[in-house]
Amino acid sequence: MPVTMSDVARAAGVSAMTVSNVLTGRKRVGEETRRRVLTAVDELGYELNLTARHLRAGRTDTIALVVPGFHHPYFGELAARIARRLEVSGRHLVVEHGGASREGELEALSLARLHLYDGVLLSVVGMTHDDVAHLRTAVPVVLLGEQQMPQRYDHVRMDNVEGARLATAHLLATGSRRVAVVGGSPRDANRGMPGMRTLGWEIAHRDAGVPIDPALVPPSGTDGPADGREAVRRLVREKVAFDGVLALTDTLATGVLAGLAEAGLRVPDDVQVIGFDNLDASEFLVPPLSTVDPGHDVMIDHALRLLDRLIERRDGDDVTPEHITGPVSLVLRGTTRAAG
Amino acid sequence: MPVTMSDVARAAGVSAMTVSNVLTGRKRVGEETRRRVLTAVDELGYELNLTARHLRAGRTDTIALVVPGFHHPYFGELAARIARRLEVSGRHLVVEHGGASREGELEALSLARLHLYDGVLLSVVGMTHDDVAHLRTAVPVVLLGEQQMPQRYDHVRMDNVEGARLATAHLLATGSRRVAVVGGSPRDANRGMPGMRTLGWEIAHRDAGVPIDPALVPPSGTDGPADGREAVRRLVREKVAFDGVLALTDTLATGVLAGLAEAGLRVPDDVQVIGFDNLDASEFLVPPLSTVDPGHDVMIDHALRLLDRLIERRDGDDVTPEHITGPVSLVLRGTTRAAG
DNA sequence: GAGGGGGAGTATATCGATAAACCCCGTGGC
DNA sequence: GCCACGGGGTTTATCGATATACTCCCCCTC
Repeated sequence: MPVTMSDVARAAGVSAMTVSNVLTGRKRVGEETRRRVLTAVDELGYELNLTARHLRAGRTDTIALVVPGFHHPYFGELAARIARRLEVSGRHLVVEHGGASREGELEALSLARLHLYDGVLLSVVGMTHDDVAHLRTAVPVVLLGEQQMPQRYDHVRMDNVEGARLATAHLLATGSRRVAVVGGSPRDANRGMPGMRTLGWEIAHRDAGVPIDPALVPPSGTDGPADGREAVRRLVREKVAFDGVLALTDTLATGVLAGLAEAGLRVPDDVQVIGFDNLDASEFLVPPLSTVDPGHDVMIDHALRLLDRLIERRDGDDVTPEHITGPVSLVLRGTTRAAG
Repeated sequence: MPVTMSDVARAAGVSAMTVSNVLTGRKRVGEETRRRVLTAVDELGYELNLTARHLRAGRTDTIALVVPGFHHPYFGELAARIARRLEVSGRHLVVEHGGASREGELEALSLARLHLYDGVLLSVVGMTHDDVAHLRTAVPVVLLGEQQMPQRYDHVRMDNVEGARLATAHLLATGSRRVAVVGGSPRDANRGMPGMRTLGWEIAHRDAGVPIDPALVPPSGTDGPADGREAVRRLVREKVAFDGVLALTDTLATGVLAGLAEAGLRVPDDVQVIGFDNLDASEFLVPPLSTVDPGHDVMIDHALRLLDRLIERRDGDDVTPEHITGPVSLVLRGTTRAAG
């Protein structure tokens, strides 16, 4: 039922190939013919079938970003930046979700989906080393995110340890002595994002010669603001003294600020707070959130360079995977005191 | 170079069709053969080519949500909900961006992309009636969003006028007399989201017998919190008296709260504030934001029902488009005073 | 006048999976 | 002893666009 290229060809009295040539501009076509074809396209309401083109041509000019969930503002902002970057090379970004299924593995179907794209930026947040190890695919893939992952993939991440260290060091330098880590988990020190950021927190303490109290790492989820608020409530309830908070994400920090307000604690006078990710909205919290900027643009530059390298690889070439850690920087606003 | 179904077939000593049957489970296959095929699949690392399947079968079991930009948290949250809903029917959601190009039209290529999906939920925010009118496509499309759009499409939206009316009525009922509209635009009263919500604001005033001052609708963008903050700064700078704010989105409201804090105005004592959209984060602002809940789940139910109706339509069937307005409700939190 | 070049267009094979039709052989009914 | 039946496979055509090789034909050059 849908109009195909041959239908257009027939209507214009030419061959399908000529229609294709007119539409893609790959070969010269006579002006008169060209006009006839375009008229036919218009009259029949012809729409190119990208699926067929993809099957034949092998490329889609589309890159996928696979995120753990659509609702994380962090990934929305990342996606927006990537999309802008891709546009200049005439390519398109789509966002897919569901790296890990409920069984914790990439299901077969989800894996096959990757073939729909020229390349894939795979956020490995929430996946384990094994999840990704099983992911054998011919599709160009660059990993984004913090977990420890198989060496054979290109992998771009931000400097989590350094970011958390910088942030914590600033809290300590501006007078905090008991800095809680919200979202932290001392267990998986070199695996996930929480582990790495918690590590940075520890290092800052060691550097400053300030002792660490395990009670300052309340058990907590890392999903949304509710987890941050709950962590603060718990600290207050259990009467753990604290005068600073390193929130492992800005999303958690949002909840932390809510929790502190609820408890009647003033920010930054009673408690300093610093987040991580520098979300768009963070600047507009009350008070404006101090945070760690993840240096998205640098990460994206690297990730796309590595991806293009894979996409353009000829069959012989053997590229050795790169593992890149991008720089982070401190953004100081109203939830921390000025350095003395 | 990639492994195809025929490669697997050869390795397993069967026909390609049998491999297909094993993998899809569409036809009975002998246990012994089945095992041989699966072994071959494993050994060769075969991955199904969904593009080819799509071309042949005509379906992808994939729905696209087209959003105006990836970074709006509103759409992230919407997408997450839609994705969850689709999963139960074994389908997949991808998020695409870029309805309107910089020329303000859907370009041909972008249009062709729609064919990659079984159906499309198209957010028309930021598009004009004409943009969509030119969009002639055979792909099942349901429109989401506020603008006035061609009748021939199914269209689901929330009750913007009523939401804004409810919100404003509450501000007036709790003592505010000069309610500013941030993000509002009195001009396009029945076109875009800002127009409709501004209309609701007007109606509430009329109902309450409170006069309207055009100075209370400061010129403003609606993109991000910065616009909200700027609007407040402007009101303060130009010494427009106000004791309430209807922010047309929660994102704007975030900026409004920042602007009020900056100006030393207390919320809700000096100024009451109410937003629109009920974002996840809004509950955690300081003070927690009162807002209008857009009733996502109801909208999604309708949208998917309409979309499925189009997808399953046989060639003869002629379905008349539906235009649905979902209910909204007030969520009262800390930025407004309790009703007297 | 023969040969060469190149612009314009066509015919055919192909990308990989699958629907539909068909084939083969053992079994059971009458 | 013949036929219908059906489980388990295979063969072939097809989805729509496009790379490749090829055909014409006109014009220029030596």
